[in-house]
Amino acid sequence: MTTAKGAARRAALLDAAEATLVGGGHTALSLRAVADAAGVRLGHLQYYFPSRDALVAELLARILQRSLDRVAEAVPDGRLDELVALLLAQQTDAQLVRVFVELWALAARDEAVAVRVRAFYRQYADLLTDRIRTHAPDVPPEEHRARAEVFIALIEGGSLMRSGVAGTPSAATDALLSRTALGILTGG
Amino acid sequence: MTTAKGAARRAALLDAAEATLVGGGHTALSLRAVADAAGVRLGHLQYYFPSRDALVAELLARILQRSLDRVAEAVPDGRLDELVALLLAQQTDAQLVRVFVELWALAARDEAVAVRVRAFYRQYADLLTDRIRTHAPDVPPEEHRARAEVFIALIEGGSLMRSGVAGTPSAATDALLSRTALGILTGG
DNA sequence: TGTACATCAGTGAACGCGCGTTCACTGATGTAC
DNA sequence: TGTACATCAGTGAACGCGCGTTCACTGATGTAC
Repeated sequence: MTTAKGAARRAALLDAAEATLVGGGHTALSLRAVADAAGVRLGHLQYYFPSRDALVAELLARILQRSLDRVAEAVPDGRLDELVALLLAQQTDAQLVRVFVELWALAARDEAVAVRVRAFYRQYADLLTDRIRTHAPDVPPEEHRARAEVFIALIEGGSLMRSGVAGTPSAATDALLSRTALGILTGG
Repeated sequence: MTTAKGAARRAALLDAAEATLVGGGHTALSLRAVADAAGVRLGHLQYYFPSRDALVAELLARILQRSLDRVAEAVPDGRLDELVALLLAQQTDAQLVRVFVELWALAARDEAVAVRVRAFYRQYADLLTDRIRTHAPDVPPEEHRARAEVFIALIEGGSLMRSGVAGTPSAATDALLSRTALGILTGG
């Protein structure tokens, strides 16, 4: 399980699982579909992930960690308007938006998933809160956090409107979205 | 099919379907579960809805129409801050939030559902656009629409953060969310 | 260097279950004459 | 008012299918001596 080959197989199986999730939603995430996508037999997938729950849990952890890394990469550097532009640019990946919509749906009904999803957003807000505090140290601490959470709400809601799930992209809306997001960060 | 009894049965079956969707998500929305919830036999459910798709389509239409009615009721009256308060208050119904998260997930993978969901948000934005135009007739028309769409993004993202799906409620965040939403409407 | 053995990697078949769909059927209700 | 018949409302059993899980199995790789 800890050999290099084992670790690589494990990662490849998770890649296949993620591709399946993105392609067909979480109802399509069957063990047979994942095994097919990975080019292994069902029984062998079970060798690495003894149950579907084990596979989903590990997939969830990997997706959230990667997303957090991506946010952590964008947040500390540069000016705030560049931060907004970076976060919004990341959202143009329709597949990533799909993954998150699936995660929200899973979290809405599975409390174990919800705990992990909320932990992700808490860390996301932590990163933003620090950044906001640096920019405006003179406002009360709960205001820093409130700005971070409202910012995230706007960005995540924006992903729905911009991705084709709940709306279609529009330049005027994108521009106002950017300005509003920046305004939330700076308290404007 | 058009008798009073038939229409009442139909509505009762859709009630059962919606309760099942809210309770267990769209994976739990099986015809057997709906029939059980409604207290009828599987075969009889099929008498009213010849396929699962037919049931889901009608359920979707009913949910979106009802939500639109609710928005239409809140939008035209009173001051803009009352409008914001009303829309945010509607979101405290955790079950309603769940239904919408399920709809987003369905829309993310089923284009037929996505078309209906986008149509709902377009009408939602139409109502808001009119209201914004009345309040600020002197700004360009595409700005009206952009404000409506960014407002919806904030409100829908806020529902995720406030409902336990992606965050937990906080008074400071709620207050800033209200202020920001109002600012988007008024162009503040 | 060679052998024995444990562990790792991977296969294949079978299981019970819930699913959507089909269909023949019965009883209740309305309608035409 | 009574009868015949069509339609509406509702039942029950069976179908094939994909699902997660179990398990006995084989071959490859590492390790101890």
